[in-house]
This record gives sequence, C-alpha cells and structure tokens, in this order.
Amino acid sequence: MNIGEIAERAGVSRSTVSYALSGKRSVSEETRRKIQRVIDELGYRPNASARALANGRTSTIGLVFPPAGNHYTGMQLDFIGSVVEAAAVHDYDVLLSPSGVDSDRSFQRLLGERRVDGAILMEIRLEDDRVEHLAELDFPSVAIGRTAHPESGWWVSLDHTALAAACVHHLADLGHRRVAFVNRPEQLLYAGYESAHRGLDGFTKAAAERGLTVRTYCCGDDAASGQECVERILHDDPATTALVTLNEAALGGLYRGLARAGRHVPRDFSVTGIVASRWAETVTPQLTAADVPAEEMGRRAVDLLVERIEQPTAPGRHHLLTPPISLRASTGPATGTPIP
Amino acid sequence: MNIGEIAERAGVSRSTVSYALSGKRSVSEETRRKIQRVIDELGYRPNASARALANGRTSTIGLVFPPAGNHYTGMQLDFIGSVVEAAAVHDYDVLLSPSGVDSDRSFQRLLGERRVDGAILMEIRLEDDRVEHLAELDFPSVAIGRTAHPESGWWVSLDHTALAAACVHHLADLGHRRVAFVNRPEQLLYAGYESAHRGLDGFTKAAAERGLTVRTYCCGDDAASGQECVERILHDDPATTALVTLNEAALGGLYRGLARAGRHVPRDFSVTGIVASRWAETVTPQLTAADVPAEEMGRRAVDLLVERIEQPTAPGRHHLLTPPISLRASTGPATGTPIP
DNA sequence: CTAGCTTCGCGAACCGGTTCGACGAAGTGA
DNA sequence: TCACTTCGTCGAACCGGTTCGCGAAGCTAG
Repeated sequence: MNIGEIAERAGVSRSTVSYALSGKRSVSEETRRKIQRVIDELGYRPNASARALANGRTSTIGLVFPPAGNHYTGMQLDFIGSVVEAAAVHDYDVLLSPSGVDSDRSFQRLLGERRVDGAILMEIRLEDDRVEHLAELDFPSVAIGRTAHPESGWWVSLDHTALAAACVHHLADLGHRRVAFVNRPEQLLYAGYESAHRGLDGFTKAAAERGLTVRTYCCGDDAASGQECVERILHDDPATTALVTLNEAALGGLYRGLARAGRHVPRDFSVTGIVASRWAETVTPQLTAADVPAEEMGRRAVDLLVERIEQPTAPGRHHLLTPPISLRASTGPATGTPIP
Repeated sequence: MNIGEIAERAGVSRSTVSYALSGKRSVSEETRRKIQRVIDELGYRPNASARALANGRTSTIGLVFPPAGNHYTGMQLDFIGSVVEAAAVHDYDVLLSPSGVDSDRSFQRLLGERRVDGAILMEIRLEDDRVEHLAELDFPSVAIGRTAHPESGWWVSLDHTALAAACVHHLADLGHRRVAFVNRPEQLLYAGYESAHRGLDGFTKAAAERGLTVRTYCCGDDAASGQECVERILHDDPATTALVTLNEAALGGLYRGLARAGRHVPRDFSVTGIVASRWAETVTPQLTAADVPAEEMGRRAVDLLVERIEQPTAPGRHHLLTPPISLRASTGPATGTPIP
C-alpha cells in the first residue's frame, strides 16, 4: 500500500495526496476529507525510507555510545533514556551506534550512508578525533563533554573541574587533611577522557589550594576493583580520612573495602564524589555527592542538536552544568585520630 | 556524491557499479578494480535510504523498551548494550523506541513507516497486545519474556517460576521457615508483567511445597521503597528470617532497611533473588542470587530475530533460560532464634 | 562458417515518496 | 468584457539506489 493507491482510491493525483499530508500547498477542504477518509480506512502511513530519500532527512539522530567492554554506568543508562524521550518530543528516532572495537565502521554507517541527520557523542576525550572529524565535515553533532578546545563547538558538559573542587572544599571544610581521589580506569585516563582529566585536575588544584595531602588512584569500573582500590589507599597511607570519586560503578566496592578495613562511614572516613542521585541513594550510608543530572543533560543535548540540524548556519552553543553538592550521609567531620 | 558519479568517473554504467558492489552478477576483474579505485578515492558509501527503498530492507531492528518513568534497571542497560553489539555482528543497526505514554504512536512509526525489519520487545506481559498484534501482522519480532501462550512464538525468557522456586528451596534447605517475597511495583503486577507474575507464582508454589510461612510484597523500583518495604515486612512478621526479591533497583534499600532494623545479613537474615551478577556483586555482603544473563539474552534475541527476518516461513523458536544460583555471601542457616 | 552458449555491460523500469512548473476555473478590479 | 490574480489540481522529474531483459563480443562445437 503506497501513496499511489491512496490517490487512486480518492480519485486524485499522488501529488495532491502528498500536499494534503504535508500541508505545503493548499488543498480544498473537500478533497482533504476524501483523502483522509481513505487513509484512515486503509491505515496508510508513508514509507520512511522513501520520504528520507526524497527530502534528504531521515528524522533520526545517532547516539554514539561507549562499548560494553567498559561496563555501563547508571548515568549512561539514564542518559540514553532521556535522549530517547527528548528525541521523541521533536519527532526524531534514536539510532544506537556502538563506538566499540570497530568504531570507524559504525561511524561510516551512520554518516557515510546518511542514516542519521545528526549525532550525539558520549565519552568525549580532550583530543577527540571524532569531534574534529564531524566539525570538518560540518555534520551536525553535539558532544556530551568538552574537548580541550571547546570554544566554538556544540556541547553539553558537566564542569568536572569545579565539581571535583567543590568536593575537596567540602571535605577540607570538615577538617579532612589526607584525601584520596578515585578516578576511572587507567586506560580511560591515558586515552584522554575528559571527565577523568578535568576531575583529576580540579581535585589536584583545589587540594593544593587547601594545603591537603593527596594521593590519586585509577580504578576499574566494577565493585571488585573498588574494594581493591580502597585496600591500596589504606595501605599507601593509613591516615587517609576521606576520598573523592567519580567512578560510579566502583562505589559499592569502595564501601565494601572501607567496611572490611573497619572504617565506619562517615564516622571514621568520609566519601563523596560525582554520581547520579539514583545511585548515590542506593548505597548505605547514602552518598553526599554532586548529582549528575543525566536526564537534564540528555534533554539539553537533543534540544541543541535539533536546533543545529534545523539551522545549519547557527554559531556553536553549549551548556556547562555545575550541580550543587547534595548533602547526604557519607561525609562528616574528620576525627583527627585516624585508626592506625 | 552518488552511484551515478562513481559510474561516470569509472566510465561504466550505474548498474555495473551496483553489481560490482553487491556481487550479484559477475563483473570483470578489470572493471571491478577501476570502480573500486574511484570509490576509494572519493570515499563513496551508498545511501542507506535509497538502498532501503529499492530492496525493501532497512538493515535496522527496533528495540522497544520501557518508558523512563519506570526507572531503568541495570539489567535493562546490559541488555541494550548486548543487543546493539549482537546486531552489529549481523550488520544491523538498532533503533530505540520508547513504548512510553504514547506507545501506539512510536509503534506506528517503527512498523507503519517501515523503519525497521523486525523488533525486539522488552517487558512482556502475560496478555500482551503488542505481541499479538505483531503476530497477526506477521511482522518479525522476538519477545524478551513469554506471554501466557508462548507455544508458537519467538522469544527468549528467563524461567522466573523455576528461579524463584530455586531461591525458596535454597532458603528452605538452610532452615528458614518464614520468608518474604519482594516483587516489582504493584502497577506492574496489575498490568500483568510476566516476570512479576511468574516469579510470584514460583515462589508461592515452592513455599507451599516446603510448608513455609510466607508473605508477599510489592515494592517500588528505588532504594527508598526497598527500605520502606523491609520495615513493612518486619512489622508484619518480626519472625521473618529471609526474603527473595526480583526487584534489582530496590536491593540497596532492602539492605539498608535490614541494617536499620539491626538485622545482620546473613547472620540474622538471609537475602536472595534474581539479579544481574554485576549488581549482586555491588552490594555488601554480595548477593547470593540467580544471575540474570542479560548479555546472553540480548545476543540470543538478536540471533533469533535475524533468523526470523531472513526466513519468514520458519516456525517459532525460543530459549527458556534457567541460570543456576550463584552462592555468594547473603544467605546463611536460619538461627532459629530471630531477634524479637 | 555458422549455430549456440557464456560473459560482461548497458539502458530502462522500479521502489515510494516530494516538489516544481503549468494549467483550467473561479474571482477581482477597471 | 477583458486582463490579471488566486486557488486547487495534475503530470513529470527527481532523490539514489537495485534489478530485469537485452544485446554485443568472444568461444566452442559441429
């Protein structure tokens, strides 16, 4: 069943049906009703491929998300969900693209074959060839995160520098003097992931400012690594009384490691970091943290992308978000007498 | 840049280029090389919409997933990831469709407009009009979960009945006599979600078989609800010594509730259920549970769907999975002297 | 030498929409 | 009454691929 059949049954031409549907030229009320009746009767819907071919737009956006090898974090999940819902509001579908092992291949699929009108990129690196590549091609895209040269681009990002610094200040205000930083895995840091770098940076600078003694660690994205990381921290400096993390997936393991070592949170040891609220509330005691507003970020990314798609000449726009620290139950005043 | 330009530069016709690419007719080695050189030079890739229009296949599968209002669980996340990766192996892309508030609308988009060659449905109900609707249309689809009439369909499912029963037997073997069941939220049970129903069923029957005293509860998909649910359980029957859950998102809250009530896991109280291993390992003590093999389920669902798409006449196939219970640290022998 | 078969390439039709130019009918103002 | 608009509709071209039928050239066999 196609537009020709509708036209035939309604006794009009194919173009008239098209105009009746799109409203791009006026069609008399009478013919419009005749056409609509036939459409309703047959349950006709225009073929998406044909439409995309004819007018050059697919009404689909690509979501380039990290490979599963990296375990997904809760934040990514919330994010995907919010992108899909926001896209639906603008009448776009979302095509998932694994930027996994063979990222070139799926990139080619999305862009080269023109499957999507624009793309949202996750897991941005400071020097990100994907971002540069897309900018060169003048292909609409919005990054979740900023590269080292964010001035002119389209992106939505957390201010990891400021958030990590806020965590440090919070701990310093509570009297903590020896603080550890638990980052994402080593490979990600080496690969230049911006959140890992900027978070580390913000932590280090703020700690220096407050005269804290710090150690920084990389930690795998799972509970076992988190536990092992705490062991390393307490081994390297048993006088450590607090940690800051942006590794959501390791959080449960960090708590377990502290419990095993006999450190009570928050009495003997404070924990804070940058984590989606839903997960911060899952652990006991609930985590005092800068809540990642994943839902808002997804929505804003889609809004920006749609804007970019619809007016290709517009200058770059972006949102830098700095959510406040939500005080929950995982931080407290330093006792001054750490367990030996 | 299109196939015509390639043809022109290579000095051949458009059809020859097409055949050289698809290999559906023989093309001399010499012309093939000439064409390939031009293609490589220009970085040509055939337009997906045009191809889809011409041969009637989009090389895309739809993943119909639950609305975000329901908080996503970790299992769903792992699942989405594995579907995307498995699809990529078969050269399919994945289009996400929120079956949210306006599920009809997005359904129409996917199927009516022929955006996808087939669909994978999540969050199946015992009486699921989507499944029936697709079966009537003879549209290729695979369900994650089975309806009340699963005989002839295409699906991949956990045997929630058997798994819940296995949890009961595990607890009964440890000597527990008073056991609670923590289900998904009430609305989902009422709506007929199959995992909630079959899980409850398996639990109830096995408990009767072993002569246990049981109470069953519905619980929201978040930590706060989990905590509150434990309070209810201990209020209703303080002699309860164990619980079984298939509510992953409430798990952290269940643990917190038990800790608040002064019940030590597993000394005073045992917890088990049906949960993805990654999340079972996040809580402390780690959860003894039937591990949801989300990755395997996603892969199998895609394999089935591709099979169904490629041979439309094949009879229904399915996989019913019953992963074993992984013994971790959250269950132990009943003490016989519950805390008053 | 010619009939018959392969191999290789071409042109045209087709998939199902959108859009442009043209044209007849009706309406308007002088 | 005539020139000029406006309105509603149609036919044809186009988007960028795929596929079918045909025919030219080259080979083999009788």
